[in-house]
Amino acid sequence: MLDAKLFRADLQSLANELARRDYVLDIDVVNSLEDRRRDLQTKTQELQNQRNQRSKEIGAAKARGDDIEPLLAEVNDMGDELKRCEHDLAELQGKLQAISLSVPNLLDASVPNGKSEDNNVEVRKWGEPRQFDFDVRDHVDLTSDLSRDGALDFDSGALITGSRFTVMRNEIARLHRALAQFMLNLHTAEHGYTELNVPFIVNSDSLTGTSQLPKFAEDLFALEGDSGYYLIPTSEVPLTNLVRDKILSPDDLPIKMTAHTPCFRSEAGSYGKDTRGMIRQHQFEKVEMVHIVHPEKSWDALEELTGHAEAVLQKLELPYRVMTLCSGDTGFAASKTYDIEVWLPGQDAYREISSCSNCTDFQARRMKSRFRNEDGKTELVHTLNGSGLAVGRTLVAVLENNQQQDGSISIPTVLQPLVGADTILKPTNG
RNA sequence: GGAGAGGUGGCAGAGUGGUCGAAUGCGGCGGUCUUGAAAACCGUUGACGGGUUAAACCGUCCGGGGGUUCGAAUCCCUCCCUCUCCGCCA
Repeated sequence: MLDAKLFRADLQSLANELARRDYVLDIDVVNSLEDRRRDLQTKTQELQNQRNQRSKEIGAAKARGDDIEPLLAEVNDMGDELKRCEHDLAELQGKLQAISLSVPNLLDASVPNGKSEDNNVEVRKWGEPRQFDFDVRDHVDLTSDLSRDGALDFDSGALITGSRFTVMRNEIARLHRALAQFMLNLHTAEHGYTELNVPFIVNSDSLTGTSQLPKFAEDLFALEGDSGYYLIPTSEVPLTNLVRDKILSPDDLPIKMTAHTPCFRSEAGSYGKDTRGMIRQHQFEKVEMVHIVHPEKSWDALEELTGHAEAVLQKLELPYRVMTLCSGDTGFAASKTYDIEVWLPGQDAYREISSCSNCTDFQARRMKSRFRNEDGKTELVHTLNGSGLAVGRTLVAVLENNQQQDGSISIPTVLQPLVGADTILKPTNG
């Protein structure tokens, strides 16, 4: 949510700014609603003031023991108009609120203009894609042989649930678990994060706070019944909302949290996309990093956060590149986003494995997350989030990058203690 | 699932229809004292919106929503949450 003052001042430049995202702000509608709101609010407050005055007079008269009947008669018919004004005002404010909840965050000046991911800009590259002297297989071909020791079992996922669900067995399941462990250990031991274990089900206030609602409800899995609960699409939601409706002390900042959770996404509108393998699933696991910071520190924090995600890939010896998302590809709440794309030999391409965003005060304003600043005034914090990393996609990357000619997978050194082996998926016979 | 008790400012905790946005304590901030600090004492200290150069000033907010009333923290309805006891249970 943007500062309401922006909707009252220079609407045209706000509209121009939002146009970078192809978001069309209807200036006339906002203007007319704002005008009516201002008039009605003034009038309502005047009437409220009158009512308060009269009520106090009656109270005082009664305390003195005077006859209050004449005063009561005088004040009798005031209520209707006030009620009407209050009702109309609430309705107007509801409309303005709905608009402001649907407006995306302002982009940082450093974000390049562009329509789609094709216009994202490479910031840096790390590692060299490995040259293979045999035919490269993708993670599906590498793991779908059920006769072998470990497997990615897509058929069973479809059997027990449906499409875009996967069952992992044996060594693959263990490698997956090892990856999540490794990431958590790294972030807590070396990057200064507090580890949290949070609910995987959240209420709509939390989803509104981080801005998945009201606009992106169709991306979520909602629970049946009248609880109003949803499965989390990312642990960004529970982690960030820990500071909802809070006034923090400056000493509390920065807050750096990490958690390993499943993520549930309906993937509405992605029917033909990434249907092969476990790149795009309805359920996947992710180690998330969230920063709650002083507003002046958030841009430094974005670099730091991105570096923490990169550190995971470097220790796993996986080649990647860092991209600045262009204006058209940057998410709703973000002012600026770095995507980290890992090299996938099976796709002969870099694919997103982490997304690190500075949401500035956008989520904080929705959540009313503030701190008491140097002057003793309340001020909105800035929030950041990033994947550190998507575990399933990291699994894919390890499998594809570390494959051997015989179909086995060599395990990165840092994972070997957790996996308990230096090679998995060894052929059982010749 | 059943019974009961509660939800009030950063925290604790009074307040049961009329200057109550709310006593008091803690914490925070400023000061006195002190070489400095602590203690003690004095003062100050809610959030949000409108308004102003700044103030004054006005409005809203006592878990959420609705109602009664000239007037609601206080009464009524409803939902949510917390605690205690019982039952069930990983």
